[in-house]
Amino acid sequence: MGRKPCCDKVGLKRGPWTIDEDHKLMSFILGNGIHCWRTVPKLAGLLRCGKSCRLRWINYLRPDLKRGGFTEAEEDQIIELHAALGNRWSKIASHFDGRTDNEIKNHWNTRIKKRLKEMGVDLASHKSAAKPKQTGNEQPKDQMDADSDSTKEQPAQTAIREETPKVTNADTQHEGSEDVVVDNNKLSQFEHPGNDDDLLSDYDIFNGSLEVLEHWLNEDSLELDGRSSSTSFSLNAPTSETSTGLHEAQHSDSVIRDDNDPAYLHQWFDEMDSFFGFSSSLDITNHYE
DNA sequence: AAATTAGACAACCGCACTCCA
DNA sequence: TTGGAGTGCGGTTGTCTAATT
Repeated sequence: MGRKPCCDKVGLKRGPWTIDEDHKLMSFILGNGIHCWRTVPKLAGLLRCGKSCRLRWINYLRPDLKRGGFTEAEEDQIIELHAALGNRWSKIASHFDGRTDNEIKNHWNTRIKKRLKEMGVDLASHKSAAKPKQTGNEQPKDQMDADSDSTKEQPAQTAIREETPKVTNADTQHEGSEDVVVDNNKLSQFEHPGNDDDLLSDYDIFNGSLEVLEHWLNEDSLELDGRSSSTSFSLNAPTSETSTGLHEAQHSDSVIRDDNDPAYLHQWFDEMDSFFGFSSSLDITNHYE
């Protein structure tokens, strides 16, 4: 007998989220926290399944998300992590601030993969193909054009590690069709990052952001200059060890971060601002057309 | 200007895993 | 120990937009 479906799909809405749905979900989570995703849509008044709500929150609404294109450094890090971890996107994402596994996976599939292929890098081994292609400077124009939207023009060598013998990790190999080869040396390095200083506290960031978010949820009109993070809002933290994205964030080793870090809050607020089009014109973006 | 194509990204699906009664 | 519930995760599909013809 099969598993019971996660939700009764009859009468549930699918497809792109509307701004109204986003508001409902955000308001609910801010007011109640997350205890059980299955109950969230019902309590929040959404005609979505819990899974869909979870995905929307994790991939799009979470205040600590970093929106925008990947930087050169991030791309390099993705390539390196992928060489070590394979298609374990959530593991890879855990090494980035404000990036989701979905985002990284999409970026890999649409940009990086293509770029590596163009550069003659074998995706299975992350090694350069037999005959070395042109260096970055000798890159044909059409290829350069193809890369022009990503800010980098870098030889594949940055991403390629030739030195260590690759060990095929059976655990990973079955994943996907790329027959990913895992370097176990790197695997341990990345699964147990040594330098905790590189990790930010997502939870701290989140708390800081929530204060601001609560502020604008409570105000009909936004007043950017008057925002302060002194309100005493706190998210009801999940009480069990069930790992929501939020809860997981608490586990990450972290540097002490100032909850009132104005730079971060400004940045996030601006992003939310432009995302929803609140501050200026209530001009809803094409996300919601 | 309209039609077609390609790229990017959001969202869904279904299996795997963990927790708990 | 077992089975159900809830959630995580990776692969895939759908949709939208920009570029091209």
